[in-house]
Amino acid sequence: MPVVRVDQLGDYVGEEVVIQGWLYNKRSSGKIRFLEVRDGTGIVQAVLIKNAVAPEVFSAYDSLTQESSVIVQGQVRADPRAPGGYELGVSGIRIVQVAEDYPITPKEHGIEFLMDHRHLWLRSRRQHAILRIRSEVVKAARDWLDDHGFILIDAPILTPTAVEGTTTLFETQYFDEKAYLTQSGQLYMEAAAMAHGRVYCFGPTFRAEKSKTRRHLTEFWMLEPEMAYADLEEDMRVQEELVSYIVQRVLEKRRRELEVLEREISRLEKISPPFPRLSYDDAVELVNGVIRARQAAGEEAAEGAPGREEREPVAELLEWGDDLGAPHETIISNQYDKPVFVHRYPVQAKAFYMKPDPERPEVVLCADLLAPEGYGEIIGGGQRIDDYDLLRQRLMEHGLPTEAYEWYLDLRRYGSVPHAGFGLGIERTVAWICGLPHVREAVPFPRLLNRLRP
RNA sequence: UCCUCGGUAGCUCAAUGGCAGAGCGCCCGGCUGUUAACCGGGUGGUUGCAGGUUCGAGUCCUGCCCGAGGAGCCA
Repeated sequence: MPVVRVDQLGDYVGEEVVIQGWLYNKRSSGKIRFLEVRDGTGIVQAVLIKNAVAPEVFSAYDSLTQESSVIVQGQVRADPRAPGGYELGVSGIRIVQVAEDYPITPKEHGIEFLMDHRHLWLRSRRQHAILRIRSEVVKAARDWLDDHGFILIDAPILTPTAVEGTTTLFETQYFDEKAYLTQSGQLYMEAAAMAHGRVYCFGPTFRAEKSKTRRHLTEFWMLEPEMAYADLEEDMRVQEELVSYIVQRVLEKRRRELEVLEREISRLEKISPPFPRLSYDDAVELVNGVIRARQAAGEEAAEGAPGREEREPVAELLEWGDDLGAPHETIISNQYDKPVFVHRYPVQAKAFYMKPDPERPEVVLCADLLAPEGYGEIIGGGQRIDDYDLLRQRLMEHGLPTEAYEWYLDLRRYGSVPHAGFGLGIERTVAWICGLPHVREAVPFPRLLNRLRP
């Protein structure tokens, strides 16, 4: 008798099969009883009819509790009344283990409770769908890069210094000296790109920032490609091709999961190259225009309608040189139905390694990619400084210890070339594609301010 | 670190300063096509912690703890 996975039941209509799984839920109407059995690939309804099964099989229903592990044998049949279209006419049940009172009942729960039970929450329909999409996002990204001449190079996680020197790092003891959990593999990828041309790393990164928003984790996964002999234009072209491919692959392979999440699929279908490009200068003008218009409208509306809706966060007017805040990014991304590049930020708003635009030294050749629907920055990237003297000067301007960066400066001593790269945040990308309210659901076991367990 | 909101049964929530309640879960019973099934009965409380005001505090005041949303910073 074949052991079959729920997602393949359609191939076994009329046959007697075995499903190995867990009881998701059960319902009864007296002499007919229903078991919802999940096996990791899907959920199937198993039907017990009193006059059609052995008494001990029929009564097994009574001892089965939610999430008990169970092996069910029965005949597969198509039935429009069954969720998923197929059901199992049960002939035998083997209870593997009777679960104790399962904490997550088929009702609503608060986020703290669910996060405390994350190890069990993973079994629920929504969380199951999200992590399958995450798996596809990672696989699609790696497939695209592998097919376009990129080599996977793993970056270290324990590092002696900050990469960017700005954000707070997690400190740890490394024998006799202090070490830090990496915040980016980029510097190492620059070294690897000089060896292999096009490379990428994929792994966890750590930020000890006390950020408490729907877009932040203290441990998150980042995909960081780096390309020798590439400029900002090439960098953006690769980004839009890669992101579009990821979205299209999810639409192709994980449509069912998107439906479980009730994601608006038409919004994702629009994601294809090219993405709009907005200079920082134009972005500031656009944002300030929207804010001024809103202020004007707000003053009028305030008189008659005290309870007017505020969907977008409150944003302050920008002055040239300010970095874009989250509310500004939301204003920008809401103007487009595709991700949008904002490029050429002021030098002072960006990291030390960003290459100045030769035509306008007050801006750097960088670009952030903002996801639609207010999901914020999913990519940050740009062209790196390839001139030795300028890089050394920038390190000093930023107060960074040049000794620690000698190896990085070596890359500009020995065969320096124009090069560019970017970092793609996996959780933000998954949250956007899935339409999640918070990135904490886009990773199996989130690490947040105030959450280290489970 | 700052701003806003919250903490009552295992869970989600209700309760003018005046007898702490409902739904779900769980237990018992009923139902031959259920879809978070439904119906009847039962079970379930240190109202986050410590003080204070009051005849009387879940409710008002002070401090603390915890959580959520947002800001800054970033992917």
